[in-house]
Amino acid sequence: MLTTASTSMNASSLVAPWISGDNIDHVNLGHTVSCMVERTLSEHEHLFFEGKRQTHVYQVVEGVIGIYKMLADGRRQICNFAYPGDIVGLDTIGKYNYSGEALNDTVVRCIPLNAIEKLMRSEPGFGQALLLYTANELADTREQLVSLGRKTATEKLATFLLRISRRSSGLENHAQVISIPMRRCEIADFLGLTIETVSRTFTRLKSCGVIKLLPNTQVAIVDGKKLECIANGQSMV
Amino acid sequence: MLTTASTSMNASSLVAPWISGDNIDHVNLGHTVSCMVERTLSEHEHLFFEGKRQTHVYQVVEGVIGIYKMLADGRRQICNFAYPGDIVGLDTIGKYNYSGEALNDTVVRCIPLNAIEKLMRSEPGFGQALLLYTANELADTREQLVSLGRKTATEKLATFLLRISRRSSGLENHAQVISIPMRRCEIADFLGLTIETVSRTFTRLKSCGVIKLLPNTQVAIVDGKKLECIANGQSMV
DNA sequence: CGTTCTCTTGAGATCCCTCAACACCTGTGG
DNA sequence: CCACAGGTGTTGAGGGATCTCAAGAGAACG
Repeated sequence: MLTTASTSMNASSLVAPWISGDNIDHVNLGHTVSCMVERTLSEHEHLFFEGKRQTHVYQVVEGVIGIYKMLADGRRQICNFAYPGDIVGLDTIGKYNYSGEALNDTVVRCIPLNAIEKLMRSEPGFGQALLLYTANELADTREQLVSLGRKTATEKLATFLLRISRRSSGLENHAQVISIPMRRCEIADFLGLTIETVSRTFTRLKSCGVIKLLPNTQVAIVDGKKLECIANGQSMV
Repeated sequence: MLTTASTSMNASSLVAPWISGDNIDHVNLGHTVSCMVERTLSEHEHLFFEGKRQTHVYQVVEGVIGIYKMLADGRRQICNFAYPGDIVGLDTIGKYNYSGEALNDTVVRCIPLNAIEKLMRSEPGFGQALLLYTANELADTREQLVSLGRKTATEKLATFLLRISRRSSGLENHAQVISIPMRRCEIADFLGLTIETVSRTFTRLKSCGVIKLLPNTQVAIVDGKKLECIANGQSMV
C-alpha cells in the first residue's frame, strides 16, 4: 500500500526529510540531535534483554547488532541483523520482545522513547517514515519465513549470502566480494541450522564453484546467477 | 518503543479513534465509509496475487484470508492468517509481496490506496494507528520465526493451537474449545511441515491427553498448561 | 609456542519427509 | 437405498536431510 520512496516524496513531501535519498532502509534521525546520545558496544555486549522494560529506540551507526529470541532450553533464533542505518526497537510495546547483542564493536545512537513520541506528534512526516520503515522490515521478515519454513540448508545459505551482499555493499549492488561480520554460530541461529550444517553447506557451495572462501571472513561470489537460482529453489543441485 | 494502546491514547489521543477499545489488533476503518466497498470471496478464491500491482488494502470482515508466498517448484509458505479485523497489504510497495486466498467464505472491505494516503495526510492519528498495527504484526511474525527455525513439530503445533485459541476466541481468552478454520494442508504450509506430520502430531497431542479432536474441525484444549509448556519447549515429551 | 576460539570434517542417530494405502465424509446419480 | 467419486484426514514403512557427538585443523593472541 505504501508508495515507493520517490513517489511518496511527491505524494507526501512530509516524509522526505526523514528518508535518506531513495533508500527506504534508512530513516534519517539526524534531526533529533538534541536528545541523542551515542553508545559504544564491544563484541558480545548486550544492548538490551528480552523482557526488560524498554527505554530507548536505537539506530545502528557502526557494526552489527543481532536481534534474537531464546527458548527455555537455550535454543536461539536470531530474527534480524541490524546494520548501520537500521533502527531497533520499533516493534515492541513496553518491554523488549527480544534481546540485542553486538556481533562486533558497534556504535549506536540512543533515542529515548519520549523523544520518538514527541516527534510523532509534532512532525507528521516522521510517523509515516517509521511506518514505511517498519512495513519494509515486515516484508523482510516474511521473506525470512519462507527460508526457515520451506528452504533446504543450501537454499537458506544462498539466500542469506545474497541478503548480506545487498546489505553490506551499500552502494555497489551485489558486490563480488562480501565480508561476513557474523560467525558460523550466528548464521546457524539465523537460518535455523547447526554450525556444522552451515559449515558443510559453505563447503558445498564452494565445491560447486558458486562462491570462494577468502581469509578474514570474506566470501567471493563467483557465480551470482547460480547463487540466485539456488536461493530461489530453481537449482537441481 | 510504542506505548500500549491505552497509554498512547493518553499520550497521543489522535490515535484513539482508530483503535478499537484496548485492542491493538484492530484498526478502526469505519470512518472511511465514503470509498469502501465490501467484497465477498468463496472458498479458495484469491483476493490478489504475488507480483501483481497493488490497488487496495483490505480489512477482513468475516472469514479468514491466508497470506502466502511460493517457490518456483510449488513449495508454499503461509506467512499469516488474517482474521476479521486484520488488515492485509500494508507492507507492500507498489506490488503485492504475496498472494491472498480465502480459506472459506469470506467478506472483506476494500480500501483504495489513495484513500489510505489521503487519510494519512489529513489525519495524523491514522498513520500512527497503522504504525502500531504494523509493529504488532512484525512482533507476531518474529514469534513465528522462532517456531519455524527452532521448534520441533510438536512444539510448532502447540504454539499454533495457542495462537489460534487467542485469535479466534476474541473475548474469552484461551477458550477451551476452538474451531480451526484451516485444513491440515494449510496448517502444514504455515508451520513448515507436511500434512502427514501435522496429522501425526495432532494424534500425538491427543494421546498425551493435551487436546481432544472434536467433529467439525473443532479442537478441545484439555490441558492448557501443558500445551503452553510444550509450545515453549519446556516439555520433555 | 601453547591456549583459546572458531571452523571443518567424519560417523552414526534422529526427526521429519516421501510414498502408499486406507478411512471417513459428503454429495451425486442410478 | 446403495454405489461411486472426490476431497480430506489418518496411519504405516522406508529413506534422506539435518542433527549430535567427536575429533582434528586453522587462526588469533599473549
